Amino acid sequence: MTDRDLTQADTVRLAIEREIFGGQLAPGDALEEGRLASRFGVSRTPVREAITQLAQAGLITKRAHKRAVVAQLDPGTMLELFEALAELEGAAVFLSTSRMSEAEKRELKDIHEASAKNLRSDGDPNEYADLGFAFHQRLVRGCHNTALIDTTEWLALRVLPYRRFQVVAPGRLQRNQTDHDAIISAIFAGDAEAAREEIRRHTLEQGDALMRFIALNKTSHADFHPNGLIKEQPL
Amino acid sequence: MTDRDLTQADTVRLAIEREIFGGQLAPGDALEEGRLASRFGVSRTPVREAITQLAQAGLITKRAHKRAVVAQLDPGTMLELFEALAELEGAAVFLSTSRMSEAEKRELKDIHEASAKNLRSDGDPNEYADLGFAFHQRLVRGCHNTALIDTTEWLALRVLPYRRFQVVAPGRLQRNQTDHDAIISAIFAGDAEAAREEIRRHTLEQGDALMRFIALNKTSHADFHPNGLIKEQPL
DNA sequence: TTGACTTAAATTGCATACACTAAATAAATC
DNA sequence: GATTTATTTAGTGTATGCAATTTAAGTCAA
Repeated sequence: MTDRDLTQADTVRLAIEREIFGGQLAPGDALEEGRLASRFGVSRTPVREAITQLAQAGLITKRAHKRAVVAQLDPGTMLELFEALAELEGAAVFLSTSRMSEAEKRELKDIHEASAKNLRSDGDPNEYADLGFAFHQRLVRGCHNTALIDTTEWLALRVLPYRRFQVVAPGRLQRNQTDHDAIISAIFAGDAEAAREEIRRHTLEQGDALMRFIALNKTSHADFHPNGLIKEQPL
Repeated sequence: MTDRDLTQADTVRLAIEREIFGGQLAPGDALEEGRLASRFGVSRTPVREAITQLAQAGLITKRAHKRAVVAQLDPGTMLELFEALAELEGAAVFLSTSRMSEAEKRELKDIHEASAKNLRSDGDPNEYADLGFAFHQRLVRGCHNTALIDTTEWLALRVLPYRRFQVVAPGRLQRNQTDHDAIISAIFAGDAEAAREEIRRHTLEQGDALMRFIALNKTSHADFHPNGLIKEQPL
């Protein structure tokens, strides 16, 4: 779609995307075309185009004659999303097991070991989260099927705005690491079915934890917002 | 996104969609904003919006300052798409096996039997194709996970423009029916893993057949176009 | 004829203006 | 005072015009 030649609509879209992922725009926040236009120093036309694209991507919801709002996921939808994601990741990893090159497996293991090291030395939780993200990404990309990769990552994107509410309770971190361990083992053993099951359960549990946390700690979204990452909070 | 209140952009988008699925617009065809605008009796603005949405959905490709064209899939991409679709359908059916209600199973069986009847009596191939489509749809929707259903159907949509090149050679039809038979059996036996494998292989083969057919019968897309459904052509 | 180069036409990206919708506020009726 | 009906207002949807860019059509040399 974008081909080196960034149009203004693209620029605006990327900016809004960043603000959503970064938390400056939280789920439920309204996006008003006029304000965004003047904020970015462009007319409403490219802003509208950006919003249309983001709506199509599922990151914001839009109804005729009403303001667009950052997509807000109720617990039920969120659970469904994670279940679907678990299935997709499972499918991808099933293929990855037989398709990853030695170099890719090596890289995966490196990331995993960096995570372990971070965990042992009580390192930066943000770094651990990033490593976890990278782990999942390599795992999925190992299937070498662009359509499947894109679809999976597209789905993962939709829950990304909620990632900042991630619980990083010590117990969960260790559990996370153990899960990754099992996945790695299955892959290196060439057991595709086991690898699928491991990541399926893993992602499902991740979603479950996140959902329970959100459902527990809020009545409305305003409780989180504005800003301030919630971290190291026990479940 | 659209909420009973159809905006002009929506109308145009739906119209273009129909023309793509119907074959009036074939993969590779250029979409020119001005012409479409006057054709639909609106200004370029809603047409642009429609095109943006379709581009995001993957049905058309668009690069800055260049004309939008109906998405054209090379054999490699097409194969990947079908592989991904096979995995998604597999995942959905895996869940459907334990989640479909008795009524849903009954409906599935009804569709299957209608297909068999059509096949035995040498009925309308178009009707058979529609029944096949319905079969897959019910199968996927049985998982009761909106996110997974939407994702799967969204992927299926991308290969739909090529469905008109579907080979309906007698041999394949029978094979198709046998496959569906196996899927039904697995579901009624409650064997989720078997059901997954059956539909996985089934969809994969479908894609393979379609791809080989296209790769065989054409050098460029212009060979098909304009119009005229290709049917009953032996592979 | 073929190829590069130049120019003209077509087409996209964006800004602006206006129309229409829906919600918010004020006025009016009971 | 509560409820309904005007009226205002904020905000989206669409049309149109213009500048930038691409596509095509010519033009000319090899």
